Amino acid sequence: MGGSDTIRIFKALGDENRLYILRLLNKGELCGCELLASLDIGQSTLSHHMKILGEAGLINCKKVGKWCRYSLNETGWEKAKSEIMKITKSLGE
Amino acid sequence: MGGSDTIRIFKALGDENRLYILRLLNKGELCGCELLASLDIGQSTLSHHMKILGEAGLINCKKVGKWCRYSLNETGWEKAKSEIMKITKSLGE
DNA sequence: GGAACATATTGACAATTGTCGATGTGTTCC
DNA sequence: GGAACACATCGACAATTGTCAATATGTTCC
Repeated sequence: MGGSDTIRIFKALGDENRLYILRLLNKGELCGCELLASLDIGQSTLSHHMKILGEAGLINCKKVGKWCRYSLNETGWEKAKSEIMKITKSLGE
Repeated sequence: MGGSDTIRIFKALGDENRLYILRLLNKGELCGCELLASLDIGQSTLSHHMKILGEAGLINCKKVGKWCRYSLNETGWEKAKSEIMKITKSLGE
C-alpha cells in the first residue's frame, strides 16, 4: 500500500512556501540561494522546507561544488498522481 | 490564481484519516455513521474532518432526512490534478 | 591555512492541527 | 410532545509544524 508515503507527499504540498518553491522549480533547476532571493523566509527555514520536499520524493538535490542544484523529482509526483487517479477513478465516467 | 485554494486542498489530503475516508468514498456514497464504523475516531472528530474535506471541495454532502450522503466532489479533485500537471509539465518530455 | 560563501543542524517558540467529551441542532417515528 | 438518532459546534488539550537566530559542516579561492 502506498499509505504513509502518500500522506508525506500531500503534507509536503500543503504549505504555501513549499508550493511556491515547486512552482519555481518547474521552470528549471535552481540553487538554494536563488530560491532564497524569491522568498521571504530565512535560510534555515528554506533548508527545512527543502528537506521535507526531498523526503517526500518531490525534489532532487544535485551537489555541484558548494551549491545544490534543486530540481523536480518524478517519483514523488507520480505517486501523488496515481493516488489521485485511484480515488477519482469512479468520477467522470 | 489558484493560490490558497490549492493549499487548502493539499492540506486536506495530508491526513491519514481523511485520505482513508476519501478512499472509502471512492467506492460510493456513504453516510457519516457508516464512515464512523470504519474508522477509529470519535463522531465529533469525523465531523471536523468532513468539514475540512468539504471546504476543500473534495466531497459533497447530500442531505437525505437525518443523514448526509457523502460523495466525492469533482471540483476539488480537478484543481489538485491541474496544479500537479502544471508543476510537472516540464517533466517526462 | 583562512576568509567567504552555500547549505544543514540545533534549540526555542508561537501558531496550527487533530483529538476528545459535552452540548447543540435538526430529523424521524412512536 | 418526547425519545432516539445523525450530524455540527464548542472548549480544552496535546502533538505537530513553521519559523527564527545561532551555530556547524563543507566547499572554493586567495
